[in-house]
Amino acid sequence: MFPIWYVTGLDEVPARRRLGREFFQSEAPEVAQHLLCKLLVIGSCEGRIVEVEAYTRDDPASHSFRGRTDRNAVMFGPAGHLYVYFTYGMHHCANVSTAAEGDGQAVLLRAVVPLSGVDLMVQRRGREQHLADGPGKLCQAFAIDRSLNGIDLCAPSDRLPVIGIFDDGTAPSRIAQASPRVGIRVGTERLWRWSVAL
DNA sequence: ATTGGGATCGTCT
DNA sequence: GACGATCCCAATA
Repeated sequence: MFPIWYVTGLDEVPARRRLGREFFQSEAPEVAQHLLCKLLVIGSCEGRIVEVEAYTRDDPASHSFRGRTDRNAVMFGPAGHLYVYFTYGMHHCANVSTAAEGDGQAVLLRAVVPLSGVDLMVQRRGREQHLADGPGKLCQAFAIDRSLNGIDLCAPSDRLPVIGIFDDGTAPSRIAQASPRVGIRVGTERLWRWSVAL
C-alpha cells in the first residue's frame, strides 16, 4: 500500500534547502561524496548530481598543485564558489571550491541526471540523449561558462533567478566503488571519483 | 561495444 | 610552443 504522505500528495514537493557554506568547508573528498544526489539548480534547469571527483592542493592532478594562478584562483578562495575553467579549446568544466580559504581544493561536477528544464538542455545540446553525463556536456546543458566563474553557490544571486546546490532529502541508495579520476596522467592512484550506483 | 583521431584555444612552460 | 580534469563521429569487431 502507498504511504499516506504519497496518497495525499503532502510531500509531492519535498522541502528543498540550499546547501550552506558549512557543507563545503570540509576536505574535497568528503564533500564530493556528500554531493551525490544533491540538486544542481541554474535558472529553470535542475539535475541530480550522480558523478563527482575530488581535487586537492597536494594532488599532482589538480589545477591547484602548482600554486595559485589567475585561472585557478577560485579554488583558493572561500568554499562554496563555482570554479569554471575552459579546456580542450571547446569545453567548460564546473567545480565547487571546498575546504578553508587558501587550501586550493575543489570538487568537479562530472554528471547529473536532468530533472527540469530538459527542453532547454536538449536545445543547448543539440540532441536528446546524453544531455549532462559528462563534465563538458553538463556545462553545455546548464549554460555554464567563464561568466559564472567565482559565483557564490551559497547565497541568492543578483545575476540569475536561481543558482545553487540544494538538498531535497534524497540520499544515494548506494555509492559505487570509488574509481580513478578520468582524463588525468598523474595522481591516478587516488580513487577520488564517486558515482551513484544504479 | 570498443577504439582512435580530430577539433580548438586558453594557460602555463 | 605544447598540452589538456573532453566530446563526437567514424570505423572496426
